[in-house]
Amino acid sequence: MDEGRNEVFADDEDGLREGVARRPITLADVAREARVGESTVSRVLRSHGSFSEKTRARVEAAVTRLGYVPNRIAGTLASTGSRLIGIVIPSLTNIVFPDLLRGATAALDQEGFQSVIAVTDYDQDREEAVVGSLLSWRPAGLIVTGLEHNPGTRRRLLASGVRVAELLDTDGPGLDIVVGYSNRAAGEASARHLAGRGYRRIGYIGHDLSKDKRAAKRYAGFREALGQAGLALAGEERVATPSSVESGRHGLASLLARVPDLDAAYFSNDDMALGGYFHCLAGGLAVPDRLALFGYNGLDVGRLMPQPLATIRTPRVEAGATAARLLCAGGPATVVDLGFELIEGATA
Amino acid sequence: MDEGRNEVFADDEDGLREGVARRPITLADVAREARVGESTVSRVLRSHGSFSEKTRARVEAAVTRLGYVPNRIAGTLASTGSRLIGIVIPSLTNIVFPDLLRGATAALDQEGFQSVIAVTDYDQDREEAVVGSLLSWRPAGLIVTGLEHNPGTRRRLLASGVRVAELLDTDGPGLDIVVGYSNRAAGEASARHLAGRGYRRIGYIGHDLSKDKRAAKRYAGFREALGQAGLALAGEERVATPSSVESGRHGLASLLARVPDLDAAYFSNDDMALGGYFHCLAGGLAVPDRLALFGYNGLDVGRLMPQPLATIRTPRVEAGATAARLLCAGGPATVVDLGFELIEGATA
DNA sequence: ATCCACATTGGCAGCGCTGCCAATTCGATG
DNA sequence: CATCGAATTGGCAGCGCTGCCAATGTGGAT
Repeated sequence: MDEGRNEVFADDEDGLREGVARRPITLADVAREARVGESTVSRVLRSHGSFSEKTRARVEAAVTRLGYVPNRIAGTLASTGSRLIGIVIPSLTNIVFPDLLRGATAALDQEGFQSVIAVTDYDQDREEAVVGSLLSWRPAGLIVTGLEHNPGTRRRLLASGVRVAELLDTDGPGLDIVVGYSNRAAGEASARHLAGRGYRRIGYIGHDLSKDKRAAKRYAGFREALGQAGLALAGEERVATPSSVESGRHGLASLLARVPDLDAAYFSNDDMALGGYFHCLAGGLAVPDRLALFGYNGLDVGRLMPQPLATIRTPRVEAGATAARLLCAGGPATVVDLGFELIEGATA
Repeated sequence: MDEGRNEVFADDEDGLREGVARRPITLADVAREARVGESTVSRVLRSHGSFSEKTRARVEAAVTRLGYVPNRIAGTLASTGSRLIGIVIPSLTNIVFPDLLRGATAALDQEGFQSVIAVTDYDQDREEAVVGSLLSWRPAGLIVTGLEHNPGTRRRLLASGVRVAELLDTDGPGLDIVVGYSNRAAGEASARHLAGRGYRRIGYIGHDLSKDKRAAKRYAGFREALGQAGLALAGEERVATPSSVESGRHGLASLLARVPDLDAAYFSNDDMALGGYFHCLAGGLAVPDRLALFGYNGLDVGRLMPQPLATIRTPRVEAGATAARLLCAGGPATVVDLGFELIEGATA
């Protein structure tokens, strides 16, 4: 099948045999075809600088005739900045990060930027490696997740001189642009809500907090606010697996086995909480009378459960979009707190 | 805060005033620092060609001392191929495509490739535009979703001479590499399963099939196999919104309002089916006795419902990984059918 | 007719790296 | 100690484009 493949090539001027030595079409070919200078073609294609209407038409016709595709690699090298933005996320398993990507790519697309993505699996050493790798593409900016990075990553980011946006967390100092909300405050709000509703035997079901720093901040905020309400965690379960519906379901099951008289469960996110809800449904535990459930993220699925999930809605798509726009705009370093919204739901 | 930013620069040789005119560090700086030629540095950094151990150490020391980050833009322009793979997906809302991305980025990462992504929103004209945009980065390969593309997209893909992998569908002719499974056969298998279980009043709840060609193929296969079993759809509901838990829940509700005696519902995917399940739970409809549910995709969440969802598990992550590996390997055009697996579950 | 300001255009030197090729060095051998 | 092939190294011409600058054209005012 390889001979079925096909390239648009220019005839080679050094042309040996017809149809043999050929090469990809370049801007110079277009210039020749349109009978104008190379810089004129460049100006027309980028709508930059001045040129007559007649020239534009000639160039565009030549481009179409030859099927020319500009080479942005060359363009980037020749000019100062690239139109690439690197995006570093910890995971693609949790819908939260695709949401962030969605916001970012939509905004970048509008500005004519392309996104290069890299996944760290919540590993700071991998983060350092992928940041290095992304920087070698000389991106116009970098979007990373969270404020915690190892020293190597920080050094590389600062040394690169590239604009950086840190997303989904405002609890701590940022390097440049920060767009997010306070995870700590979200944890506190959740605890106050549960305490305010009269729950007293509250448990926590979470995943590995040593890697997911934002979940750890919510947990810390949650505990602190519980304390301020005169309460303490009645029990907690940390699953070793990544957060998921499955780990939420199993996590709640084993926590209840150890601490049967729990009256509320706070999950590290909605996926976990959904798993907990399924456990309750399967085991005939009345929600919220026997056990209240509280999640985090405000996923659509929570809204559509027979009893809408009590949770906190986070502006993930907006954060991605805002960060992308700020990076493109090139303003000063800032912190944008987008806040979050507590959704009362019916499970707590 | 802009003055807080920091770049690693070399002293400018044309140096006017100390600390003023500076420029980013290049390979030439490293060569000078290590007292070797530029090509030697290049060879060491790429572990390509031969050089002595002593030289390697000198170069690496110089790299560290200067904090040099190679410029892949320049490297790509100078060499033949880039280490970029473009990935075109229709959506980031449905977890299916992040799954695909996950498989692809993991495999690409291993091979030292970077992914550039673009989202089409299921719009063929946008697909054409983003393909053009991705091609301008001269990627080593392109991963696109599905086999259906408008003529402009096909022309661009073929003309570019870039390797292309089309994913998640094998029902039709491909351009180059095809990795997926038969959506049509998946629809047929679902219908045969439901018919075999004795369901007779089967309804369909789906989203916009004019844009989602793969869902349309499943639908067609489903109807055909129903016909072969002597059955016909007892009713169907097409929601205008994208597939989601919400549209599944509402879609089932309105279908049941019109066709109350349905005994089974086939959904265009698991998200929709989960919504349908929530509708049944909320309305007290016994599953599967009063109404059976069948989904598509085999998401984790379906496995963890109180009654595991009957569905078809599709190898999305594997498809992404396989396509990535084939693109990097550079073999001949092929079709890889990864198949799918029917999960009986407990809802049908 | 002359001159000037401004719009339009082309030429060409890089951007930072790689690939080719020639030069040099190193060892081992006779 | 001379000789030769292999290992190691450096020089430099591009890769395709953009940015700068000079050259040319244009129209109106003088």
